[in-house]
Amino acid sequence: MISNSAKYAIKAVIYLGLHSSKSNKILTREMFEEIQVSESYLAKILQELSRRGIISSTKGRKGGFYLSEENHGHSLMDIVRVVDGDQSVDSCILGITNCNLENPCPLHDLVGQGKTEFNRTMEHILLKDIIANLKGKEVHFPL
Amino acid sequence: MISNSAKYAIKAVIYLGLHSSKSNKILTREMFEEIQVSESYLAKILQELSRRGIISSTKGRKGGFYLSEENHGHSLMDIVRVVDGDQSVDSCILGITNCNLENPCPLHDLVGQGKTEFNRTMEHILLKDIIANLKGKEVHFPL
DNA sequence: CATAAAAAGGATAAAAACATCTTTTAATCT
DNA sequence: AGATTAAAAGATGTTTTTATCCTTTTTATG
Repeated sequence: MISNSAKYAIKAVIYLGLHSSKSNKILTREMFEEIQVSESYLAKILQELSRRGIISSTKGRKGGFYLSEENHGHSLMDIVRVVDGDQSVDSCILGITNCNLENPCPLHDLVGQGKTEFNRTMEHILLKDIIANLKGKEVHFPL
Repeated sequence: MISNSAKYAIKAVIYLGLHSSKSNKILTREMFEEIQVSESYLAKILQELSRRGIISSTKGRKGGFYLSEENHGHSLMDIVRVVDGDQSVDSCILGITNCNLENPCPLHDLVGQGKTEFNRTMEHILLKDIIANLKGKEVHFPL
């Protein structure tokens, strides 16, 4: 469905959404256990997310990672695209290059729709929605 | 979504469904180009599919692979489970071990449903349906 | 029965994904 | 300015997936 790395990424972004702000940055070392991934690997993933504008960060003292207001507008799909690549999302279920409406693969009509719907769901779920939804509840960590 | 191996497997099974029968077996060497995978790797995958009862085969002269009547009743999901393992299908979108209705992960309600639906689609699509659906049309190979 | 044909099985290699460690750069504080 | 802290970047190692090759077993047929 999505790679391990993308799962870590989603968990981390949710964590930041719940616990960070511009004035309250979070260190990798503070979150890796909750995400259930090693500190160094999480650092790599956060780096990439930051470089690609999904999350924000500052170096040095008082530095760390956080979600800006702007960052809250991203969807789950945005995260998956950054971590796993567009290819992984857009490719046909059978991996056929030129599979489309005019030239559909044998499964296009049968499965393609289900896949498209799943993608659409992932696109419609914004971080702010997830955060808002979780703020009330008790969150079932470790994620 | 599903692994490359599972994609090859699905393509190969569809190919067998269209071109083989108990009295007309197909050799790996006859199909690997259509599937766009090497002969040896396809052989490995067919071996496993046969061992697990998704397709049928006989050794020796006049041998080869084919779909028996019984084999036609399998679903796409059966193939994925054989090739990628049950884990890959059943695990939570975030890979959380004990994610379920009582103890849902933050995305369970939002995404889980979409995933479940996708799985259900894959379970409901039987090989015989795909084959019947394709027999009329001109198939867009190479798959 | 010998031989050829074909799947099955085992061992190995290459590539990709996953993970860690070390060095560099930038921000902050004294 | 200098020391310290933390992310960024780079280099390296490990594991899993993907792929290939070679040998063995099984079967049909002349």
